[in-house]
Amino acid sequence: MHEKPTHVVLAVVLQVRDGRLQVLLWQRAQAPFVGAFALPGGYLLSGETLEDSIRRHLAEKVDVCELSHLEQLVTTGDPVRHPSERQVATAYLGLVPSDLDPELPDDTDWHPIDELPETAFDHGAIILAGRERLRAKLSYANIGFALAPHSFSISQLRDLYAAALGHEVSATNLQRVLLRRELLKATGERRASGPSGGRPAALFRFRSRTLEITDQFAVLRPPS
Amino acid sequence: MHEKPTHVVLAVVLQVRDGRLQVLLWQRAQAPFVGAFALPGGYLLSGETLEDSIRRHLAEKVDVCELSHLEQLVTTGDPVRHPSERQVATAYLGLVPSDLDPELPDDTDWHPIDELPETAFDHGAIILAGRERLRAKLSYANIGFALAPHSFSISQLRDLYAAALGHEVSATNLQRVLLRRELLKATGERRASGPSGGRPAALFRFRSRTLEITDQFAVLRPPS
DNA sequence: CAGGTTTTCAACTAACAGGCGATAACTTAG
DNA sequence: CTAAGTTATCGCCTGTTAGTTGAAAACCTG
Repeated sequence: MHEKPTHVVLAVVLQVRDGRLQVLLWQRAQAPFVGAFALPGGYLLSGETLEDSIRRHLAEKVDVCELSHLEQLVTTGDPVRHPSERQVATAYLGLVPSDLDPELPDDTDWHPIDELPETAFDHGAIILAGRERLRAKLSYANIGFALAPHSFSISQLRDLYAAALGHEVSATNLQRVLLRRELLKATGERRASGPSGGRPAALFRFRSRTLEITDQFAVLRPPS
Repeated sequence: MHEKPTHVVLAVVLQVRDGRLQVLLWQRAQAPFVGAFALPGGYLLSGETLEDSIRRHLAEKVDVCELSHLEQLVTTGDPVRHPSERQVATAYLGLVPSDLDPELPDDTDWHPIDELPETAFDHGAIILAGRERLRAKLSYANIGFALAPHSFSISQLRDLYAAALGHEVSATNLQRVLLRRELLKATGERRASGPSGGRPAALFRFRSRTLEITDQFAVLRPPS
């Protein structure tokens, strides 16, 4: 006969802060994994869908309205992932625009994703899966909108991409390619120039702020 | 207090048969959904991972060695997806090369994905999600290897892509693009020409038969 | 061997990526 | 007010890639 595992939902919430990609973690105070850092989440309740559940749990940590994107990431059910009970976990990937600074509870904070502290359960692997998903989608979808403020200059956007991808990005090419693909739209406004001077940057926004696949293998497109 | 849902694993097994993309379904003989068609799968047992579990269940339907690819697709936990019990389901996407013809149990058979019979639970939506995942990955990954025989002619491959994508594909471009990306390799052999004559086709194979992301947004590649 | 069928390739056009340098538009210091 | 510094933007050039077309190659059958 089959067993009934407990089911938990988790979220890898990512934001570019201070020029680095960071993930939201809270520090455990109870066994197992006392002192280790864990992803926000919790038990699935009766009557709620998986997405409802992760939104409810996240609401205890951050304002859910600040999430610009939320998608299912991976489900892990390895019998040894939890030391005492059989547990299946469904992880989501959440993204927060870089201009927001949510209020956080005392036990919760942002951590640069390339300097993770000790993590609980299999959360370390889940975080890395989230980063890989984000990097891949930056390449073939318009998911940049979820990292960026509503309106931004090209160099701001270049810095966001560089932080998420982990390497330098050319602003010239980024602008040309995103404009040609019609993902970006000039707002007509200009940003006030910074303290160190320089030409004021034109401001852009993403034409759509919902996920769209943009980079399709031309050979495989339907004939026009 | 949280409940403990039962957990089932499912598989959307796809194959191009007779020039059409088809999915493996079995016909239910018991309530609920008597007579409706369902995805293969079953309960998660203690001590097994999700992937172990779906492989075990699939083994009752097809020879698991014939699966060229298996990846996690989606987890659904909508409280109304099952009429009597609270159930969370993790679906996998499995692919079978088009030259295999697995032995099937009596209640199990292939169904063209664009002429689905009445399906049980939320399996219809899961099947469509599987098709979308396949179509997307044909565009940015080398997943064609999982649909194709070990060795094949370009026009065979074109027909496979056309069936999976649902529209015509140019053989000339397909060959050039896949060769330039070094996904394909000529074997040097040639196929015997068919009954209606014609030039014998050169045979190719995929250089790698494990999943690789191939179509990366050039701006976002690490600088060389 | 003529005519039909299928595959393959060469050539051409158009679009795209990437790099570089010039110019524009602001700042602050003197 | 002007010069020097800073940042953003644009135009041009080069090499690469996608897509189309048409011709040639390599087989079959009658």
